[in-house]
Amino acid sequence: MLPRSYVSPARSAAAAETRERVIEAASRTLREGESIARFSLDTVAKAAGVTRLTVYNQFGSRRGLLEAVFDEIARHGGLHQLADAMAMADPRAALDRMVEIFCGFWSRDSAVGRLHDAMATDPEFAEVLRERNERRRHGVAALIDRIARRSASPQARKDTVDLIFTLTSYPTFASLSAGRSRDEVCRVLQTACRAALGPLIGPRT
Amino acid sequence: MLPRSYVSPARSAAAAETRERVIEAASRTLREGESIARFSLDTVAKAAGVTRLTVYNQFGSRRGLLEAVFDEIARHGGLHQLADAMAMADPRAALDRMVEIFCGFWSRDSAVGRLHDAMATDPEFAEVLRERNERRRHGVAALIDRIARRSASPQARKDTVDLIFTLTSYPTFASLSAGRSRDEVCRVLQTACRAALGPLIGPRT
DNA sequence: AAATTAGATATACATGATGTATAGTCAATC
DNA sequence: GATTGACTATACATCATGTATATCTAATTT
Repeated sequence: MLPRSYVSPARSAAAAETRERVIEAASRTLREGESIARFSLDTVAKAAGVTRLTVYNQFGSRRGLLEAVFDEIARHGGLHQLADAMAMADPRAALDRMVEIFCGFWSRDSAVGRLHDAMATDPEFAEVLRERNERRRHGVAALIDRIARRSASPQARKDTVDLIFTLTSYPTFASLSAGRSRDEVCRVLQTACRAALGPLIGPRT
Repeated sequence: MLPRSYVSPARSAAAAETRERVIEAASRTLREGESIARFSLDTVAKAAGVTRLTVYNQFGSRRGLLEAVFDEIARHGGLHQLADAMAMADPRAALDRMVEIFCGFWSRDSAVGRLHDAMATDPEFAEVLRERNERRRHGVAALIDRIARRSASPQARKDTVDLIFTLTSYPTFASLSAGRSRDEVCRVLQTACRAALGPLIGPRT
């Protein structure tokens, strides 16, 4: 006999709410813990007031939870401002703005650092985060194409794109954050990115 | 009664040899495994033909073994060439050479990548590796002091030091290594480091 | 030659993590 | 009132680090 099934507004709303609660507890645990090693589903479940199995029901696995946390952070991380930045008339100003936006993103929620740590132990999760980052590379490439003079070789363009991609990555931000505020790091990186453009805009004018 | 104790040439030689064998097996396991997660003392012990407890006797802990592996890699990594580089008359040529030496170091043994991954899960091991890296920062600072014009502010010097320190780090090398040979990465980084000097050598000449 | 010692082994155990399986609870929906 | 979906309770399998204890063996010392 066919099982009768139904969608329940109240139930799915409640489920969505517990899901949110678990994600919130997970990112809080990531923020407060001093290492990704301490991040266990048991801790998260207790912090969220649910059972460990509920976490599995909602996210399938530890990795699923981490991905959900990253997506949540990305949703509120201010990356939507990139569209405006890319639309700026001056591509160099757009690059400055892009650096600024990513500095804001990397610093907004310290959980992103722990999520990058998780890349080390979970290759598949690392792949997911890498794909997310590729969007940034495409954005950089688009700007570089507008900035580079026409005679710039494809190789020089690619080198510059990859270099600026690396300069705007989380590890670079974290490395420069020792003893610097977010804005100071931003300044350093903007200067570095402008300097990195050198080979593309020809001999010094 | 006093326990009589002695040092045994044959014994300690044999112990040193097993120690070497375990380190070799460990770095091989790190190289071949696709993630630090797969790196277990059980695997290493079997690969070395000893018991897991022998590893504990020799290295005390997983972390101790990882530190020993890093030290072994550092010993054969060519970093001794840094002394010659630092002694070069032209500090900019010395910087180029320094970048070259570190590109060689990061690429010589792929186990170094896995060791950096281990930083994510083991804070104390991360601290050990950070201390090792601080020597590089001091080296960079010494060169920058020779390169910077006298009017360069302390802050500008510090920014440049930290930036070049980051550019010569393993994460940066790894990021640029996708689709590039060691020498190509080296070229890109040398160019980037020279460009990063810009603010220190005054307005464009 | 006999006793002792250092290094390695054998075996067992405690702890904590991920992930799976099964049965049960309770409120929302049909 | 029967059924269904989300969550719970409990148990289990597996694998990792790390500790404890007793044993074995070959190198030294007396």
